[in-house]
Amino acid sequence: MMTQAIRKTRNPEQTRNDLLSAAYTEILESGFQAASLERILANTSVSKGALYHHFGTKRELGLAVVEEVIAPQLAARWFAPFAEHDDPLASLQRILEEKINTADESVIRYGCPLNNLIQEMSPLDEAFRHGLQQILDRWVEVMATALTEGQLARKVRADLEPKEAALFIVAAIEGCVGLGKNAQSVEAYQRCLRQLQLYVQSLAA
Amino acid sequence: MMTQAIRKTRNPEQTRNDLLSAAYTEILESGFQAASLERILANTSVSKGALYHHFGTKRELGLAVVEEVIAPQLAARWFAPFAEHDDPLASLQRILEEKINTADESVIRYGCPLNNLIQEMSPLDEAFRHGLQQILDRWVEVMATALTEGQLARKVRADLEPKEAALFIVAAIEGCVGLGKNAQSVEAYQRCLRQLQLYVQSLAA
DNA sequence: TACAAGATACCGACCAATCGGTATCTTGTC
DNA sequence: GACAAGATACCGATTGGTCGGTATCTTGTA
Repeated sequence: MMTQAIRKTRNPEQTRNDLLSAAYTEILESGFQAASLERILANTSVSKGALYHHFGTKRELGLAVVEEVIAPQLAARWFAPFAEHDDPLASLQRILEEKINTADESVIRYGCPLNNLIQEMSPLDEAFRHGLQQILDRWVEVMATALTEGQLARKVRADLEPKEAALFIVAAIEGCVGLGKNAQSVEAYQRCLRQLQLYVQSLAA
Repeated sequence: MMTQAIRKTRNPEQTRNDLLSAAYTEILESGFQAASLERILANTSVSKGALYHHFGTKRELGLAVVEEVIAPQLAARWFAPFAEHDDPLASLQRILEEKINTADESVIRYGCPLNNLIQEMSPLDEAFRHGLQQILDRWVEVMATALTEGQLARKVRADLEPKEAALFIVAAIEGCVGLGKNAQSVEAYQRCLRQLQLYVQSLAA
């Protein structure tokens, strides 16, 4: 009956990516439950019909954001750098140093997307919890493996239990981001990470 | 026109407390934004009129929960134990040991109410952020003071910077709770806190 | 001491707005 | 022509909040 707002050329892949990207932002800013599909659509000029063509429910969209946006992002920023050298503590120090120096405004304002969703969704939705846990597991595993190799190279204290220490380091990182976020203070974030650096230093052989 | 459902004796103080208590539970389970006033009322058999007599808005109710429920609860569980002895590290070890041994089901399931609200609300509402920050500030201050006194008593390493270390310890605690919550695993929570204990141990003079 | 007047506490029907989701249609592409 | 992709009108449910009224408690005054 009426002329439709037109997307002259179709590009389903791009449409899907646009939705994922806008949903990621909306979820980061508002949380998942308070994330509004209407706002996501308004920010993408994608229609509701298109959204529900690509994703069956809001929940599916959220899970896709976890697996296809958040997971790769964290992997690139935190996991990948470990693969480079045989000295995991040096790698970790370098990563932390970089986080301290380039303390992102977005990190201070909105915190870590992974941690945000953990606190909000893990008690409410098992699928979310599982998706998030997979990311955590990989993170801990990458770090533990690196620590073990560091022990073989005599660069990490032999009495250290890699898996336990890795778990703690991940916890500490998320804690630092959380405190910096509530203080809305780059400095608090940096000070907190500096203490983590001192801890990491103490793990050297 | 119709006879009202009766509260035989008036008790405004109790009504207010009932509301705070039910709101605390609802917020812990669902987060603030997703917390439903209807559900809170259903759990208290308090009327909507009564609610809006005591609290101007949902937001005010939430802020009251932060200041009047969460703050005292954390103070009792984490701050108070420090006042007892002159050896802050021993106090902290004892507190952590107790947390490990009595790992509450509620903590594993719903996490730390302070941390939950930080992640959800601090970017969205300045008043929330401020209320939560006051709790964090007090927590860090109590711990830093204890560490300083521990240094005077030669029980804590002299080169330690109390405020920095206290900030980090609080971050680590919240991180441990967060990881345990997503893993839905008492063990993960305990393992994480054990590593924190090792760190605390390393601060001894 | 009695009692009127006013303040406080509480009730529950109702409201507009927003929510996620559906149904039906058109349009682009192979 | 078949079917995927996209558009839009619409739905019931739920949301936080309002409002006119009522019940009870406190207080000033004679």
